[in-house]
Amino acid sequence: MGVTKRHIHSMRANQIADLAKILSNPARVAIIEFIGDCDGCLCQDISKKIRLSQPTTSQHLQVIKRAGVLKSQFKGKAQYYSIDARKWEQLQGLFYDFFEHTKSKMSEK
Amino acid sequence: MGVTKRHIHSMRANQIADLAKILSNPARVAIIEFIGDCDGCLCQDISKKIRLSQPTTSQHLQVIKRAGVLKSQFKGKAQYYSIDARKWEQLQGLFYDFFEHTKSKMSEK
DNA sequence: ATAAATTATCGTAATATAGCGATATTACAA
DNA sequence: TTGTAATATCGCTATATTACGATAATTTAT
Repeated sequence: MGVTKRHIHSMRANQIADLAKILSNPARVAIIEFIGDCDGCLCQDISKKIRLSQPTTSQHLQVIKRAGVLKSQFKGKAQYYSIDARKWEQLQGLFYDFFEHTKSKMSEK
Repeated sequence: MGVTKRHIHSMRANQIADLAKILSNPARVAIIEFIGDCDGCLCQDISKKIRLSQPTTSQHLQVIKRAGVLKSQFKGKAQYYSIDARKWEQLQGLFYDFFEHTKSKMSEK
């Protein structure tokens, strides 16, 4: 039936899956890496850098943005993307907790 | 054309994406959480716990196993799954580095 | 208002993923 | 070696994702 049954899982499991999905495509990982490099990137620069078309790059940017990890802002005609530091920290914390929690269970045995 | 262009990205980006994919489905997150709880789990117990069919659960287990995160071992007729602590640590390290690296770039600005 | 530059969206095609029932395989016990 | 319990795989369907060309929308400068 090919549709993920979100409702049978915990909020937390869904949340982690949603955020992991951001990083589950190498293009998006590359985009995040590149946006870190330049302070405020243009879509077309990112597109050139990661060697994917402008529409494809834009789509990936929307995926990351929808998750709240990207900020964008107009300066002149162009839209500059940057990473939302606060959200990035949150994301890291969520993953960290998950890893640590799982580890602590293992060591109890 | 719907096929991810792995070859245009760095090894690192592909590696992170591959590992993030493990966590990009809530069922797999739930499985990992549950395996942490019980010390050596049966597929059918996991299946019951996460409320997905045995075949579906088995498939998810294979996905996690292929990435090297799961160990399995026969005791009697049953196969007991557990998390490979060393691999788990590696995974955590990879994510941690990625998050920190991205953060350090942000703070340089 | 119009033009130019940039980004987003639409439409489409191909591939990937999630899920399950049916069946095959595996490992041990008798 | 036959039976039993557990897991894996097959075959299938439905949905999701990835990618791109074409086009629309947006923003600023003129």
